[in-house]
Amino acid sequence: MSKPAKTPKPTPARTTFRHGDLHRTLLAAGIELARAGGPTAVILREATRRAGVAPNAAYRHFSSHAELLAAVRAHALSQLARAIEAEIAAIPPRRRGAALARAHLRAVGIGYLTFALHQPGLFRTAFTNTQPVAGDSDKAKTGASGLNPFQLLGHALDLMALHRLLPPRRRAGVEYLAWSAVHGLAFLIIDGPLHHASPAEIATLSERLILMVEKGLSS
Amino acid sequence: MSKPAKTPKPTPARTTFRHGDLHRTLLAAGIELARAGGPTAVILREATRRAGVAPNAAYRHFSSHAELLAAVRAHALSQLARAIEAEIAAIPPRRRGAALARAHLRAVGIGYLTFALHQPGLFRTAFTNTQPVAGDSDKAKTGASGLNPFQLLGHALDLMALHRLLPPRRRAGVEYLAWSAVHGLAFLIIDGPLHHASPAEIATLSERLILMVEKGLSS
DNA sequence: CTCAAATGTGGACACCGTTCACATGCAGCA
DNA sequence: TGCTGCATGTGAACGGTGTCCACATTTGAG
Repeated sequence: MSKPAKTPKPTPARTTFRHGDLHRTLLAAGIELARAGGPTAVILREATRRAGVAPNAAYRHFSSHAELLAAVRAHALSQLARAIEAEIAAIPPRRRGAALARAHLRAVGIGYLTFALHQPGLFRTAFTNTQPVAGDSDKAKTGASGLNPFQLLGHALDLMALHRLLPPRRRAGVEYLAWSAVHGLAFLIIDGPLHHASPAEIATLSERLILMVEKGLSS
Repeated sequence: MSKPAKTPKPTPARTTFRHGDLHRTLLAAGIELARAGGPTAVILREATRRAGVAPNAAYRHFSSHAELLAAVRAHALSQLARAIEAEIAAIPPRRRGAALARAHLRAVGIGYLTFALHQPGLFRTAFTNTQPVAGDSDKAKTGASGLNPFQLLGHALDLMALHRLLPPRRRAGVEYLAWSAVHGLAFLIIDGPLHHASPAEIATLSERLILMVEKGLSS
């Protein structure tokens, strides 16, 4: 009702020839597609359709379908980072020292798994096979803190090493071990045998997994 | 040179109207495509092309592209099971008791990771999002032992519990924790930041990961 | 030998990503 | 103010994909 219903098409259709902000609109449509159906559901033509524009118009803003998907993926990674940050922010403020370090690591894992559970489409899109994330400083992939999910994990592990909860000698490469465990469980929950597990079962397994990592790293 | 070159087409082209064993031929072509390019490379039309047959012929043997892909996936899982079995078979025969149990668990993990590293296309195809594998007794997905990869892991964990290397009280659900860790690392190696890591680095991380799981589970 | 079922073919459809030539509106400069 | 160049959107088309339909051929059972 906000715009004059000049044409009764699905998208009200702009009255101007120019769209105004097609780049953002296409990205938003792509994100919505990814949210609903994962990376393979990000269809360029469907995005243009939702934007009320001809298919080719997309090529003025993204050089290819892959580039649109990459932009959607960056957004998904950013959302994941924010989910982790939210969990970190929820740590009881009285925690200090080693207890804080452990709570931090747990928050990263729980935030990661929670996001995977509640936004499976975006999560799968975030890890659709493309370029590495680790040393990537692309701002579009970070949360409010300016860190991407991998860097948030690294920070949590730094805290662990600082409080001798993991041997500083073996600090190197540990993010890969911790990430493996958490990412693997996320996969099992989304696409694997845990797909039909209850939220309670998933929560229990998540906690057990994080304890396994904690204990397994403290050698 | 083996067949009379009646038509100089890429595939020598059969002389009979009937193909003989198109089902197997299409499956083999699909497997080859998956090996080379992962699940998205399994193109139905390309498989028929390689079989020297019209696209529609495939529909006499597979009801859809998804069904062909599922058959390829089953084969990939079977190959994975065999890779694990090979690693188990290579355990020094003098190992007994707890040492055998630990070697068994390690063999499952190493077999899994080795397969992922050497057959990334098939590995990704094996875990392209579809139905669960855990309680699946489909023979096409098993190795020579008749067990699928998940069941092989379960067996290794049974041995661990038997020798008190993991508390029998907490045996339930432990396959998910162990699998998470190993599968997650496989992902990082294939599609993630470890994609360009050297074989030596990967081997080191693999061993460290398995030690983490072993220690983390022994609580 | 007949005939129905199994198997492969040809043609078509809708959908996808992508490209080319063209139309249009805006912005900056005269 | 008016003109002009450029960015932006359009239309038609191409090759590729999965899939369906009607048809042709071969095979095997009675």
